[in-house]
Amino acid sequence: MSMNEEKLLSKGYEFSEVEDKWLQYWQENNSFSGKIEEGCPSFSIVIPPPNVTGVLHVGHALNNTLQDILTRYHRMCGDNTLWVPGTDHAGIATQNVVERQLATENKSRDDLGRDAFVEKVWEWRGEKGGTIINQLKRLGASCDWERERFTMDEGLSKSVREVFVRLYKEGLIYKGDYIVNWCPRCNTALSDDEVEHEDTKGKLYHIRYPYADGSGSVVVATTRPETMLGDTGVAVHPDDERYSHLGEIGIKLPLTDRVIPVVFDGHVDREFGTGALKVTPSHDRDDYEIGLRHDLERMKVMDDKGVMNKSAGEYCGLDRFECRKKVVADLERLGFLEKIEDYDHAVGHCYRCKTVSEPTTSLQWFVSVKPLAAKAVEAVRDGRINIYPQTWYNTFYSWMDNIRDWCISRQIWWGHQIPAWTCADCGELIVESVDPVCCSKCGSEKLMRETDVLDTWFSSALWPFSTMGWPEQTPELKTFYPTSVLITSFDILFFWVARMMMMGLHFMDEVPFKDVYLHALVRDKHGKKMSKSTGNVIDPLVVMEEYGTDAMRFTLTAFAAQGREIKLDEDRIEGYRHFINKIWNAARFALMHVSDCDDSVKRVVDKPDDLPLVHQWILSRTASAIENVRSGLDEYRFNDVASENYQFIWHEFCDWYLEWIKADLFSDDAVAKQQAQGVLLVVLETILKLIHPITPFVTEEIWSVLPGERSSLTTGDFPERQESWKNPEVVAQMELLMGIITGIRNIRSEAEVHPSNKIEAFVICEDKEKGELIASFTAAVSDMTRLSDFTVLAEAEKPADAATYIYNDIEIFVPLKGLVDVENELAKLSRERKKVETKLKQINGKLSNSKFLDNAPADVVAKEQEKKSALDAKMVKIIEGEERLNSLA
RNA sequence: GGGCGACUAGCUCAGUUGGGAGAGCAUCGGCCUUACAAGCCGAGGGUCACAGGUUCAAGCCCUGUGUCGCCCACCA
Repeated sequence: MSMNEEKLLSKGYEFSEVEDKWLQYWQENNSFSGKIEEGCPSFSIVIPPPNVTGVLHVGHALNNTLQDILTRYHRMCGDNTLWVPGTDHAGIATQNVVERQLATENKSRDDLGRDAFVEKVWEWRGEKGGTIINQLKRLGASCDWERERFTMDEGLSKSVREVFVRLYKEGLIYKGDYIVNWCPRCNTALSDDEVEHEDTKGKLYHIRYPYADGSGSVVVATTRPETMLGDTGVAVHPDDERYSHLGEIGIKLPLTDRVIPVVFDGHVDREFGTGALKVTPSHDRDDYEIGLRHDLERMKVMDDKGVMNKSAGEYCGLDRFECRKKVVADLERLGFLEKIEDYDHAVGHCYRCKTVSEPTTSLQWFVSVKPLAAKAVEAVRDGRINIYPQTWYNTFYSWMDNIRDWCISRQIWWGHQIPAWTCADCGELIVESVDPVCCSKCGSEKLMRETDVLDTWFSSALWPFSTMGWPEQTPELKTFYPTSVLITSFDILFFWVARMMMMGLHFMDEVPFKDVYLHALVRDKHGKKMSKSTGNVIDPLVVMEEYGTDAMRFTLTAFAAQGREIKLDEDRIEGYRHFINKIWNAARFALMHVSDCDDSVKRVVDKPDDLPLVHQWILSRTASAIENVRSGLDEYRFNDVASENYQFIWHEFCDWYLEWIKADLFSDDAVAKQQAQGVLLVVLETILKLIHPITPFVTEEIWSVLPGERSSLTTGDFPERQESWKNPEVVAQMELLMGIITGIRNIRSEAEVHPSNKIEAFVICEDKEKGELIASFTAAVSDMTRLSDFTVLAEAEKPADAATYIYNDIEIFVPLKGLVDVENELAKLSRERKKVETKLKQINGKLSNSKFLDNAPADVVAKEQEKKSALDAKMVKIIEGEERLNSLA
């Protein structure tokens, strides 16, 4: 016994050792290195870079399993295959992590100063930033690890700067004072996408604003009363007669000594409240627009930290929420507060820290996205980019149609610092790819660099080409751009996917990827979001420890239907672990019989027609499996691929084929034995290759102990379609034999015949051809059903005291000499009769309907007729059987 | 307010152009049959949310209703 055999003979699959072994092997052999060879098709994926602060969660596990499946598949097919790994510097998120760390030492980033702080973040990245990369490796992700990139590394920084400068020079980046979303905690601007709106139970405050001349008042409503301190107008609808006289008068703003104008704006909804709207251009997006239209003053009353500033007068220094309370109390005291209502509305929160964000005016940098978006929309419309599943097209278009300029500057320290300088002497703004030494306009050397950094998504938008060396024209770009497919979760369709399209099309003049596959979000088995506080988190690392990585990967694949959410049930993982073990045991069994074989035994499959039926059958089924797996992978139907493998391996290969060929494998007939060995080896090899992309560890291990010299499966040939193996006739014949076997087993089970008890059975089959087929498999049938005697008859007297089973037009009898449970047998037949009757009724209905006969395609009609005659024949047997049983009783 | 999705077996879900309702788990019965009890064999279980419509034929297409969920949005 060789060492290998000894290992495979371990009764159950011990994944832990095996996984470590292959992880090491792949690493040492650089198995995933992206090759570039002339004449090979290319397949490439860039990983959605996880945050460098991240730890692997089940969503990552799904996302990367799917990418890995495709990557391994194409690598096995011999394509030039590259999967680029890497991480995202995740500006705000990472800065927060390091700030929290500093806080434990009672320090703030201001204590360190910018340079030292950024240094600290790099340090952190050096120590902890590799966590998620190692976890991805552990998952078996077949990335080219030598090409790992980071959105802040030197090459990518160069790309970022190049893009920024070019866009600026093209007029697509501009700086301006506009309203943006502001996080008072992170102390930075946010893009529209970085604000999450949550429905919140709040209050609607109705405040009475007196007319400046004292002749009356108008009531306005707001959910944020503190902003009234920054009101610079009241807006009413131009056609609203209630207020048409107010244009001349103006409003005396309570709690202040200011008089503010009334403006007429069509935006105002006359039906809402009193039809009058307070206008705070500096703290509300709508009001900002109204302010622009009517040239209203802008008045910021809050600072960057959400604290009221000097413009808020006596409220200066109060936190925004404290101020709200005080303003309300004062209004009430002074009689300006009309009423307070409960009010549900959406409140914006920072997506990083969940703090309530504030719309506020601020001097920021923007990308003018409309021209870029137009190119992306065009590429999707004309099919240069396909989105799977299709349901996302509408959402994509509607978002792109309503897209607004993208605020890209962030007031934090960790990120790509904006390459812009202002001349202290002449005020010139300089944007260059090389750091300027003096002002291009006045020559002054007093240049001040912009302190803001870029939105993290700015650099990730360049990921598909920046990782490949752009702006240099590299071989990687030539071979692997555009990438083949982007696999990601739908929640970053707009953050990231759409922006990659824009940047890719603009700078490469070519789509960044041909396909986008958007997978579901993983939730717990009840459909709830996984969260630490709910305690329903399924940790992939724990799952891998408990069930094995292959089992987890297979489970995620099986769940990856093209829906919106995946409800992950841990029981399923358990079930698929059993499946992995099943493969292991099947291989263990096979190896007992083929370990001594050399490659020549496999030649038997070149002429399938010369082989016994069961081998032809498994080859035909294997051919179908190859087809289904290939087309499933090509069309991103991952769950179908998993299911095809599962059904084929377990229920066809193991349950039927292996059982059936045992006799041959133990046989003295050298030819029969060799045929079985040859086909078994070929089919097992095919199975291992087919499922390797999903379950790489167990397949590598088994593959390595199969006879002959074998290199890793990672570069093995993925099974080609095998037309010559296909044989529908053989499949039909096997189905008949299986039907007979199942029938006999059914009788045994119903009659509670102990397995060790060998009994007799015979079938009556009027069809000569079928009868001969069955008869020629007497030995196999007897073997698989433990019969002492089995005969096939064209006709015979049908015994009443026998258990029966009717398989289409064939009757199976097991004589039981007085032991027949008549009641039970009758009940069985009655159940069967009902089923047949129902079906017959439907079919007869169709066949007697002239419209059906006229309109339905001929093959459908023929099929119905076939079904009818089969059912008719069966019905006859059922009635006969009932009569015989009744005669007994 | 707009858009999208879900509703199929007890549970979690498949079901690709309309043409015989499926899987896993769970349940029931029988088995340690020399790869596997993490297993084998057998069985039961569904008004495909509801109501209409198109069609010879609908889980699938159309219209409407209900329940749940998600996304987007400038009614303060």
